[in-house]
Amino acid sequence: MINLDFKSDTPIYEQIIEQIKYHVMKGNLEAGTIIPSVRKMALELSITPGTVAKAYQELERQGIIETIRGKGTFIALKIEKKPDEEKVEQISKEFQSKIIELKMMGYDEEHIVELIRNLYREMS
Amino acid sequence: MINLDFKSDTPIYEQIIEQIKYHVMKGNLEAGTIIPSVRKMALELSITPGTVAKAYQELERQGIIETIRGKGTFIALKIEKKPDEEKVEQISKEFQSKIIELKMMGYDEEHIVELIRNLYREMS
Amino acid sequence: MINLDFKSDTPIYEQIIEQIKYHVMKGNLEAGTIIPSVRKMALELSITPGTVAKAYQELERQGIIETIRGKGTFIALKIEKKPDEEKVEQISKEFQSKIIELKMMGYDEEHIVELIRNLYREMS
Amino acid sequence: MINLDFKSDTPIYEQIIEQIKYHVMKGNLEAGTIIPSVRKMALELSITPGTVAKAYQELERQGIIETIRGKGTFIALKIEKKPDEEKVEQISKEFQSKIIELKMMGYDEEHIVELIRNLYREMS
DNA sequence: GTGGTCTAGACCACA
DNA sequence: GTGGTCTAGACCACG
Repeated sequence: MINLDFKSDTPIYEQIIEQIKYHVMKGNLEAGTIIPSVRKMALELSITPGTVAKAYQELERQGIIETIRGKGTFIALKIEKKPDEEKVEQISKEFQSKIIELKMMGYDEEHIVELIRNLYREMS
Repeated sequence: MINLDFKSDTPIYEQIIEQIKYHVMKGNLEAGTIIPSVRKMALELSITPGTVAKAYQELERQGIIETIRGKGTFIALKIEKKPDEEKVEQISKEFQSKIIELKMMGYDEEHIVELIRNLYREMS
Repeated sequence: MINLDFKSDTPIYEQIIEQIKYHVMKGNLEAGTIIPSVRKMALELSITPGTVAKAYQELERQGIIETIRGKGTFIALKIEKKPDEEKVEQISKEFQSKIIELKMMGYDEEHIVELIRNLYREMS
Repeated sequence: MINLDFKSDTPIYEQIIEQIKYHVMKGNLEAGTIIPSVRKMALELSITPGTVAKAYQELERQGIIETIRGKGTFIALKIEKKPDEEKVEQISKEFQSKIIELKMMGYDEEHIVELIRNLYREMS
């Protein structure tokens, strides 16, 4: 369910966060679903528990999951969709540098938009 | 001409690379133009020359600039636009995770496309 | 395993690159093998870690090694053999000037070919 | 008669040395021929006289040219062909690292020998 | 003056 | 523990 790329330069714990978010968004993980414990997940992924814990902590902070003591960790019942301007600002900056790269490789506006649309639809 | 964000988590030398690429692309820096020496740039930005050198070396490796021994560093005469599938693949992955973030904040396809278009046009 | 010539005019970090490539090619270093950490290697060679890091980074850029965050550095699983005309062109130029030197010392075609053959076989 | 590549990583003065040697070897420059003064050569090549002087000095040290005060600089009458083991040793090392590069790109012994033969014959 | 290399040491994020 | 980044300062070859 989760695929890690150890060679990638995005940290393992971020990859976990992204992929859980992805599954939540696609509906693979519905509200209330229990997710594996830190230890189980660590075993499955052959990584150290600390890394999983870090991912879960961040997911909880973002309100994506909820931990109930003695019961386990669950997908949050109501996940708020709040704009968060700061984050959009930051994402924009990151988009910008990627767009520069694409432009330097000859991509024009429509090529890029098409790429984005395809990516968006892949995950719907 | 170059603005550094020391609080950012993208390294200084990468910020330099991005911004020089940006200026080259916008036409602010034409082919053959000399760019400030490693030391001058370091002074201007209040950073150490080594950091500027690292940025310049990477830019040279990418064919954006050319250095002439004892003379200085110049914008390359012909900058190749080559597709480079691997890089597009990698950028796509990074786009994907950003799109997930935006979707979770309630952005739909058209919102995101609009954001991209604005970013693209800003740098034309 | 690695021998540095501090008197040589080829930089330390290039010597490291060359010798690791050499060992990979001879099969002394198989795919997946871990290589000494930046710090250990630096200690062994009595040089500063930064120099080793520079060598490792360049090797990674060339796809010879792969680094896994917090784990260490490994010989890449699949090392592509791609022709790269530009590089061959550059090597040819360098060969050319060396051949001139040898010719001026009286070496004829067969002498040089023999020298090359011996060098090639030494590293098989 | 002399073509400089300012972007190359081999120094200008070495390029001059190599090319003069090349012309001597091919017979374009016969023994006793006068070659341009330091200043003239510097003007022709649009470089600073110091660089030409350095090249001439080294060529004189190697016995390729001779300077006669008040007359000019000439191709030496008798150019000794002496083996010079040290130099061969050094060239071998440089060959070796180039051969490693070629091998890593898939070149086998015969490919390399063929490349060498072609280069040799080009300059005969 | 230029860039290239190296040192010695620091801080950081990641696993 | 790992590698990545940055600093401050040195020396060098080149032009």
